[in-house]
Amino acid sequence: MANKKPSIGRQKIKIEKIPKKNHLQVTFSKRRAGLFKKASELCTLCGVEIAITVFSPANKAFSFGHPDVDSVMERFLNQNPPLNSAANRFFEAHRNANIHDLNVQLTQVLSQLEGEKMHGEALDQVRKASQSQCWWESPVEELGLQELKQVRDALEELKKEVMIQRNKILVDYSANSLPFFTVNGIGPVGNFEAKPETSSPSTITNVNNFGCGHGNGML
Amino acid sequence: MANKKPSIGRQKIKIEKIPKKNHLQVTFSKRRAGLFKKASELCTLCGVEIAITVFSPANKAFSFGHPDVDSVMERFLNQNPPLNSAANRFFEAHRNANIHDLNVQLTQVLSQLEGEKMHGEALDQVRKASQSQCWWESPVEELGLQELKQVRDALEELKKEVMIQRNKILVDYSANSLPFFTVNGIGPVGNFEAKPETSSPSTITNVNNFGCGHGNGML
DNA sequence: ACGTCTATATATAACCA
DNA sequence: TTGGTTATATATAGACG
Repeated sequence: MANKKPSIGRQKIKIEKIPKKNHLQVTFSKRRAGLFKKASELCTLCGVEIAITVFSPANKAFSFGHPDVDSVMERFLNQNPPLNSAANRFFEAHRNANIHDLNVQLTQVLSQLEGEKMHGEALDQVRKASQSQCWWESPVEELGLQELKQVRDALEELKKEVMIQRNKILVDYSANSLPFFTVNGIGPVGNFEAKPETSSPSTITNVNNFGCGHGNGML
Repeated sequence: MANKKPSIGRQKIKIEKIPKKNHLQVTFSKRRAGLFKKASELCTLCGVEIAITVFSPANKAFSFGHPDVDSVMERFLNQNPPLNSAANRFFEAHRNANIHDLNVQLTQVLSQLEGEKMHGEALDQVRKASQSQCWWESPVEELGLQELKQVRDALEELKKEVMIQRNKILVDYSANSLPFFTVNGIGPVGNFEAKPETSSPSTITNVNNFGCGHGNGML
């Protein structure tokens, strides 16, 4: 009569890649949630900082972080330089440079040149170059002031970020000796995020476009 | 006789900061191990990439990553611009710029200006500025070509890194469709690391030096 | 600090709505 | 894809060496 088997319950599984795709997806979601919960508990119980990043089977990025992913990652990366990160090398190369002043100088140089050397033809070339999506593909002779101004603007941005970064580091150090955070005790601690990865062909296109379609760098 | 109670077994605990320090340390170690194990299983079961970073109560960094922490973090940071990361903003701002060509152009501009506008006084100022450790602190009028050349060199470096990065991403994509890893079935998948945090005064000194000793940026 | 033990709290595999 | 149920596999709190 009561031989109904409403559930066989949890079964032991071997830790190896799950073959069935939909099954895998379910397992991923549940275990990801479990992992983040564990991380959250670890944060609360021990008052530590943590960051987790996972790329789903569909290449979607999920992350958990306390206080937030970025700050923990930055902290980690700063003390653990990957040695082949553009950011770090650039950062290093510029630790002795005051970007803003360089920008000022560059602007001066440019305006001087603009007044002294800009005939009519150069201007046309600049305009033409600007219209092209891959204007930097044009011969060097056609490059102009616009591009240099882009560099200047970017440097200006970088300068600001450098200052923010510096201040952050200082704050970090002074905070290290203080109690970390006030946990409210109810609900999980930390931030969850999920960002779609543009895994459509467009990303590959973007990636390719980044280098302007050239197969290999000049390294 | 056998009324011995060898263990009270696992007790329910409230998820809130553990007050007793030594107890907290034990819990941290155990739960960290558990977390990394879960992460490892998730990797194997679902064939996904993952990175975890934890700063212990003693500010020691522990991490787990598959295939490795850095590659996963870079992948995450590239698609998830922190919005306040110097590297990413700069990266973004320049996705349309060919650094090398800009450098060439900058060099041309500089040499032109050098020939046309460089009187004797300017050169002296440049030399004086170069000798100063904090040359960028001097008035703008004293800044010169040296500094701009530093920028150019740094940009050249960045360019190289950009190419490396680009190639890496491409490799990543082509690898995505292949079986991720060959699990030997014995032992967890992934890399564990623990790095000491340089909390000595020398680091603080470095940090302070970064901004050339000035208390606050001009942001 | 780490390994072991035991009893119990949790996580979760399979199924279903 | 998400959420609930059930039976079981695991994780782990507390105590000890």
